[in-house]
Amino acid sequence: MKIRTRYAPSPTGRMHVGNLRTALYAYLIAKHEGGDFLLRIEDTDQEREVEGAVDIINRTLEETGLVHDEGPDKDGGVGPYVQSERQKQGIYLEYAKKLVEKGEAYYCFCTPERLESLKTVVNGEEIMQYDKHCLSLTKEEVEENLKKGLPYVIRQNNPRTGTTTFHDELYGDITVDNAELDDMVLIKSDGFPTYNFANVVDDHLMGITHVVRGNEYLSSAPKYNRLYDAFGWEVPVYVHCPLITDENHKKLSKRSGHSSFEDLVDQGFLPEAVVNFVALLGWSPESDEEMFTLPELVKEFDYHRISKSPAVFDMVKLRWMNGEYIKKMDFERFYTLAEPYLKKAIARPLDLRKIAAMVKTRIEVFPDIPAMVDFFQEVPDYDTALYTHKKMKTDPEKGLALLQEVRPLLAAQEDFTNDALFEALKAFGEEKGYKTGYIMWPIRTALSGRETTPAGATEILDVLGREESLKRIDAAIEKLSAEV
RNA sequence: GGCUCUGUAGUCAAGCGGUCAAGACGUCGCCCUCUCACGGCGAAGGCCCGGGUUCGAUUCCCGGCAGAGUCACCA
Repeated sequence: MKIRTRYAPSPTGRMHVGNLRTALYAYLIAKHEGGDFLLRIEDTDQEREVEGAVDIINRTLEETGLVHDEGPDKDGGVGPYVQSERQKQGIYLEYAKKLVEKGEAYYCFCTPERLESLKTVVNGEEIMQYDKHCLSLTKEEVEENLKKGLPYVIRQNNPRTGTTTFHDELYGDITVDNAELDDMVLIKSDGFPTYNFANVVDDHLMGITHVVRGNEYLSSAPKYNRLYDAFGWEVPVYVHCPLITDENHKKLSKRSGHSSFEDLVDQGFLPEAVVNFVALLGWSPESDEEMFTLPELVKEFDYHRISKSPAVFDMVKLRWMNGEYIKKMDFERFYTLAEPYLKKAIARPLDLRKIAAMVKTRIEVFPDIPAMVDFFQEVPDYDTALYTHKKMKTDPEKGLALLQEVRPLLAAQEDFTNDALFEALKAFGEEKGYKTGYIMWPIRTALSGRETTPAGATEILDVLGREESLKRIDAAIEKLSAEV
């Protein structure tokens, strides 16, 4: 049988990385076997719905390469693929009524106030289990309430005794007491289905074979199982993915600042690096390999190798991986992406391509660029202590002398390019008995005012050009003369 | 608090009864080097605890403990 998986987000904002990974795994499970990956929009909560969120979902899926075979924009014959549209067609109510007829669900007219009174607080958390109050209503009473137009919901009727067992591909068989199963709402008073219900109905109607979701649904899975059984439907293969947590081992929340794909893109991460990184959070390949393109993941992915324990989202490693992608990146693409950041720091008419090349192996994320190259624009105010370097055997005094010595040489240098400059300075050093570092350190300091730079002295001379370089050296000589 | 899940270095994570317990990030050291980075080499660091089962447990079982998830007319 052809595998069919789905990604079923609710349009409430940016795409959480946990959801992104779930989508990725669902995609990989399907594609590894040549199956279908569908997109279904679960917009049953009109309150939480955010304008433009569907666009974000589409854009994210496109940027990450998780292209769906069926969805709102690609009819595969089991649509519509948007739950609010399905609701309009009366699909959910129709199925809910079937359950009522079977005694597997019932109408509930309880007021919000009554429901509120059922809540208790444990450890600061409100918990609530419905007491089946409305289950005792007679058919006539229900009819009458309905006729009166009283607001109602339809609840699942779960047994109070016995146990329910369901099977998860990763976690195995899980058995719970039915007494733990709340009579969850299937149809809300506004006529919309809850996630709990719509999910089951749609997964069945759309022929989903493998349900991939986060493991926060693990505890409600038995209730979904009972729904499938009540309908007489085949239960899909469940794959509950382990949670992704923050550094405190808590479920990753919006507050962490990097919880969504778009947050990460805003911070300068590459979509392919994020996908690669997230794939490895909770899954590992057979080999030691860590760098994977999406097609490679499709080839390698075996969902049986998904781990069961939660994984901390490690920004440090993501940064490393992003840096790896940047280093491997084709220069033209790199330059296109780097240019805006270079321009943020540099307004002079310098050769930005040369500067981009300097920075390519040194950044992990594009926003690292400005702080690394801003000295090209202007030498920052610096302490002359920078001229002291033990290994180079130099200090402000020697630096001053060196700069004075080397200044006329640079002024006379015809070929002001990196290689030529290096040769000239090296020759000068050999003549004087200076080591290369002894010469380069003061020059680089004078040029940049920085302890570390993304390039050597001669490369900086090259980019700055003779005029600006001499200006900076003169300024340094002046500064040093005043202080030494 | 009930229920459920999880428990290999700071983090990700191999392992599926016998291993000097892979690998990666990070950390530290060395090399390379006109600084830094890249690259190369190396080091430190781990099987939650207690019982079993077994000739032998990181691995299987039980019990603790710890962490997490969940207990909505949110998904």
